[in-house]
Parts: sequence; C-alpha cells; structure tokens
Amino acid sequence: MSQHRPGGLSELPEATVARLPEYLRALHGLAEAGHDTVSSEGLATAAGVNSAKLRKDLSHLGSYGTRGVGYDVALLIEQIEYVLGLTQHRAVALVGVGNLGHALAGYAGFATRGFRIAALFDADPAQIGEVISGLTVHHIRELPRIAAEESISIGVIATPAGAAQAVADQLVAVGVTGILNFAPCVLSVPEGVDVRKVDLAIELQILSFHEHRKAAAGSAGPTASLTALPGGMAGNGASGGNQEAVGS
Amino acid sequence: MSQHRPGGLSELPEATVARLPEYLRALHGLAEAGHDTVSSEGLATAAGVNSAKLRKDLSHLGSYGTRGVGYDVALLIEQIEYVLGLTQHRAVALVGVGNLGHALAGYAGFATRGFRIAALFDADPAQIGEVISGLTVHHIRELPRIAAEESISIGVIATPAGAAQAVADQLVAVGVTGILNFAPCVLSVPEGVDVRKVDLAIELQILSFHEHRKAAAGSAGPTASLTALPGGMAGNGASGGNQEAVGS
DNA sequence: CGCGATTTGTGCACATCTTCACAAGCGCCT
DNA sequence: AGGCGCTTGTGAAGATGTGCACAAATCGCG
Repeated sequence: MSQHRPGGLSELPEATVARLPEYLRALHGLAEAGHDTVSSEGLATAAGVNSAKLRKDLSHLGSYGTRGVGYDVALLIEQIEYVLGLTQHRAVALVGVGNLGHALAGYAGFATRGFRIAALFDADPAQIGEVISGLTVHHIRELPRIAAEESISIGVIATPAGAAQAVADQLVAVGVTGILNFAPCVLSVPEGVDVRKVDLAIELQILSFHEHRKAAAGSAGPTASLTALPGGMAGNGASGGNQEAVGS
Repeated sequence: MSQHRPGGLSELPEATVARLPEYLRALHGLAEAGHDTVSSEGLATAAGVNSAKLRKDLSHLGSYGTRGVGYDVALLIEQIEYVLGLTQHRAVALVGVGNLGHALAGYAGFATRGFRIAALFDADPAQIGEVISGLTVHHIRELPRIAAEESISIGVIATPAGAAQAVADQLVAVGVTGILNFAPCVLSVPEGVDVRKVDLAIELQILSFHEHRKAAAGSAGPTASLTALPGGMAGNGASGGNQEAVGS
C-alpha cells in the first residue's frame, strides 16, 4: 500500500543509481548460468554488496520480487535496463584518440552494454583518417555535422587536460548533455549537463593513502622523512576500503 | 583547544580522502601559476568543490592555513602528499597488457604523481617479451620473483573478467595490499587488502540514466517501447549530477 | 486447507556527509 | 596601539546513506 510511484526516475537516490549497473552485470552473469530466479542474498553476493542494501535499492524501482522466492532474473534485467535508459541504444562520441582513447575505442564492454561509439574525433592532423576498431578518426571540426547525423547524447573526453574544456564546450554546443571526462581537470558546463569524471591517478592515490595508513598503524615509528607531523596514531586495524571482500 | 590529533590517518573521513588528490592537482596548478598562497574559495573553485567542504576537509589534517590570508600552497602540497603516502614513491605492478593495459602502461599521469610502474605482466605467450613504453612484459609466473626485487605494494588488474580473480589471488600472495581493478567483476580478497574498482561501462550507464531522466522530465509522453512501467513522473528539472558547474 | 519455511519490503536507529553561519584569529593601515 | 576587514576553523543542523530486525507475503507440503 505504499504507492511509491515506481518509475519516478527523479526520486532514485544517487547511491542506488550508481549500484544498478553492478546489479545488472551480476544479473547477466546469473542469467547465462541458467538461473531463472535469484534471492536478494544471492544477487547481493554476486554484486559485492549487502543484501539489505540490495533489497532497499530494488524497492526504489517499485520492485518485482516475490516473497519466499526471490527475483525473476529476466524481469529484473528488463526493469533495470529500462530505468538506466539502456533500452534506447545510445550513440557516444569519443574525443581524443591518444593512448587512452585508442583503448576506449576498442573496449568491448561498451558495445555489450548498449553503447555504440558513433564517431572518433581528434585535433591532431596526424591522426585524422586513421581507422581504429573499424571507426575513422575525424577532425573535431566535423563534430557538428556528424552529431547532427547520428543522434549523439553522450560525449567521452580522452584528451590532454589542456584541451578538455574546449572540447567540452564544443560537445555542449552540439547538444550533448552527458560527458564522461578522463582528463585530469575540472570542467565548467552549463546547468543541465552532467559530467562524470574518471581519473586513474586519483584512484591510485586513494590506494596509496590506505597503504600509508596501514603501514603507520602497524609500525609505531614512522620512517617517513617528512618533518612536522605529530605522530600520534591509534593502532586501529580497520579495513576501511570502499569495497569489501565477498565470499564467493 | 580541540587537540584534534592531526596526522591520525585512521580518522580521516573516506569522502575527504577521495577529494585530497583533486586538491593536490589544483594546488600544483596554482603553484605553477605562481601563487604562493590561496584562499579556500580560490582552491575550492580550482578543485570544483564548495569552499566550506574544502575547509572542513583540510581541517581534518590539522590544517595549515592562516586566517585572513589563506593557505600556503607549497606547505599544503607537502602536507597532502605526506598524508596520501606519496612521499615514498610506490612501485606498481600492472597485469594485463591488452587494449587497456597498453594505455595504462603509457599513461604519463602515473609517473607525474609519484607512481612508478615497476613491471608489466600477462599470461598470453604472444605478449611476453614485448616492450611497452620502455617496460618489458613478463609472464605472470614471474610475479613472485619480480615482486621480491622491486617492492611492490599496489597492483593494477587490466585483464578480462575471467582472469581477474586468479590474478588478484596471486597479487595478494606476493604481499600486495592495494588493488585497482579494471575488470568488470567482483573480487574476493582477504581482510586488510583494499580493492578499488573502475568500470568504464558503469560510468556510461550512470550518465545514461541521467539522460533518460532528463528526457522523461522534459516530454511527458514516454516513447520507450517497454511495457509495464506506470508513467507518473514529476516534472522536476533538478540537475542532480555528482559534479557541478564551476564558474572559472 | 492450514502450517511452516523462506524471502521480500520497510520502519527505525545509526552513521556519514554536506552545508550554513559565525566566532576566533590574523595582518594591514592609520 | 588599536581598529577594521578578511579568511579560517568549527559547532550545529540538515540531508543522505546504511544496516538491523521484523512483519507481511508467498510457496510447497502434508
């Protein structure tokens, strides 16, 4: 009797949205393994989360589980794919075909999840015309024309930091409202445009912090050469990461 | 009078830790631009966050700001680098030199932030011996020997999902306690080992959700072909992303 | 048909994170 | 020296996220 208005996309907690793709991946795995239904416990384990959290997440989308049985795998896949907007396949523009751009262009994981890289762009004349994974690299100048042909809603920026803002501006200008930014810099975009950032070096630095913390907790004498830092630390061995171990 | 025990690495909020690398990048930029000091407002803008949040974050490390003036850029860089454990340069093992592994091996951003890729590994005999960005690809079998020579504390997994768990086990076996996982799967590791996951497809799916949400909020008639979903949506145009526009 | 085993969905308490608003501290100018 | 303007550091309130524990619902079986 809650009448929770499932399908109200605006009221999904951001944290839940961030986990849905993970559930989706786990569900595809279970489907391939021949499971028709799965319990919250089983799916939670496969996705690496707590079962209570999973149930709460699914309940937000007006869930389709059956008490005493579990969730229908195929139905749940449909539901999540609908909510994530994966039922209409999205065209992606990838700008910057350097080291990382090459890898992204060839990354199979995009296609298998409903994303189609519609075009590659770069500003370096030496790269123009090159064919990567079956796609030709166009000059960024051609973005407006190609964006009009294909219906591009998402842009991926894999350029050096110095070029990223200009690229973002051009993407926004042709109507892109979602940007995935691999360049290590802050992008300024108009309201209504979403930017997600992935910085590989940042992830390593976070790991480094935890290494440092663990080392400091273990041996009471910091051998680091830095000066100031008063070294009073609690010998607390908490694990702390953002992802926990999961028993298979 | 708070005697907050700065330097107590264990009591830094995780959310703060995740932002420190971003501050660090912004600070390096400011230092190069010739700034000796910076206000919380200025640094916050450069890092793409709220100034109050930034001040609270910095206060957690027993901050070194001066009221009425701001923060000493060089000192703050030293502080953050110390806390993140970047003062001792860390050796990283990269496993999997496929598409993505190649890109990571050549990514300049690692070296510039104190990380050294100490060795490349793969299981594919065809790849062994290849030289990528000055590093030779070794067979994963040699991991124990090389890990003993270099002092490797962090492992990066860029293999297909099927191989990732086995690689993780081997990394853990040679004493690695921090893992950055690019494979789209959940890793099971013993307590005390930190795993961070980066899944490029997940980021796109989150963007896709926001695209879907924005589209649904705009036009009241969902053209999607999926059946069930009751379509009562609130016409709320909130922006919602995880990163906001920043006026330069 | 009724009962017990099982599993979902959720109210509630707790933890963490964010934001506001302002007192305390600092430097500069007179 | 004293006052003024600026900026930090932080208490408190609000928002968001998490996890427990249990009632409600469903299935299978006797």
